[in-house]
Amino acid sequence: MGGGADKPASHERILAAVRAIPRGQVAGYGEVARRAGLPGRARLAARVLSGNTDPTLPWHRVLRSDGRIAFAEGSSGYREQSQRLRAEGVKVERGRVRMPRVEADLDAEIWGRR
DNA sequence: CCCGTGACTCTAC
DNA sequence: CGTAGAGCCACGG
Repeated sequence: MGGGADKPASHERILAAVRAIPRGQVAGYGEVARRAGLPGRARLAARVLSGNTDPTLPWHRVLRSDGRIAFAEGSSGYREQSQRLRAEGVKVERGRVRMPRVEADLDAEIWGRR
């Protein structure tokens, strides 16, 4: 058996990771890929989203690592994403969203933030 | 097989 | 906080 085609599986995992993002929250491409079990495949995540056809997929919750929208400012995708995010209560300023770094979260976990 | 392109990321300045 | 350069992965020509 050998199957071969493991690419579709990766795509599915990426999509699952995106669907797993709670409403009102956001995640980076790299973060999504990592959650999908595909570390270092941030670009793959972006490619999957670019080719996604599922209208129920919360693709708008996926941003760059910096919290910046991946689309070019002024483009339709950029506007749609920012609008969708705002509709969920996410604050989008200057095409960017407050992206809490995992590192900071770990710091809080270790040092005990309050 | 080489090259260009892209909804990316990290480091350095 | 901003830009610039190099790295990386997947794909089509």
